Amino acid sequence: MAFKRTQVVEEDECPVRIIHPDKVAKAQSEAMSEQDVGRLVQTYKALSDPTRLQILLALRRQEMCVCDLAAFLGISESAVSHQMRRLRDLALVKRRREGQVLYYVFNDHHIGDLIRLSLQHIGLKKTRE
Amino acid sequence: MAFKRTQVVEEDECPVRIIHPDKVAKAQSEAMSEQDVGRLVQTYKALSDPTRLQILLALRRQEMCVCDLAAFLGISESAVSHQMRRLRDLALVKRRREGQVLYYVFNDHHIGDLIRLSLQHIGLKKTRE
DNA sequence: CATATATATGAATATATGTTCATATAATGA
DNA sequence: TCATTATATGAACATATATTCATATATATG
Repeated sequence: MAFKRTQVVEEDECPVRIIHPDKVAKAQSEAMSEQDVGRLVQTYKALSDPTRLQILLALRRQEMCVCDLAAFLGISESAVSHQMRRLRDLALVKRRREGQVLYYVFNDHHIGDLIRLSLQHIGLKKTRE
Repeated sequence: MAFKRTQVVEEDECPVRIIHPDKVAKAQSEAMSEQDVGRLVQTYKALSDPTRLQILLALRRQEMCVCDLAAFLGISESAVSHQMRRLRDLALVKRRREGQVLYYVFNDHHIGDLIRLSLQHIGLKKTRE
């Protein structure tokens, strides 16, 4: 039986062909841990919702409380609060209490950098500034 | 009737309080267009799925075809193909045909920068390299 | 202490999205 | 041209997730 270029990895599993075993091996050897991939994914997920992204964009400029953000976005304070909890869990924002009001502020400077770079990507921002 | 610090924006809409009208106004005046927010969100969404992220991480190193990626990730080629279409629509990857095989390559250098910065963010990469 | 205000949270619901399955298209080789 | 291989795509299904509603907590004020 002559060599076939196409190979099957496991006998009775779903038939995954490997045209370039070397490339697959290289990709696997250089792959990040599942945990690290997960951490990265969480970071991007935080930014991949219009509500959260607008919140973060606004907090880049000034600290705001929940009801300010709700008014700005035109959604309920509950919805904002749910999102702030998530952003807080991801350590992207922190809050400061002043009486009854909780002011949220941008926490991680990396996220600011990330957003700035992304704005460049879609052509909304100069490389300086 | 004395001034109340809390205001209601619209009469019979959901009662959105504005504690700091100045902050809300500032946020609104500096806000990005809905369209631009959408573009940014799409970019982050592309990166916020483990499958797509791992594909992009792998393509940073070498070009790979659909079945290589399927073998690498352990999912069906169909699933990969669906994701490649999405990445292609977002102009994050491009492909090169060689006979029957389509090799996908990293397209946009901004995305590479973005990923690199994100790796720094979660502490997986030095500032150099 | 009672009331009002600002925020938080659990449950429910509606929508978005990733994968699989079946099938279609595109290129190669006999 | 027929069969094979690589990739693409539409529909269906399962899961994730964002919002709302109702309610709870926390701080301030009278």
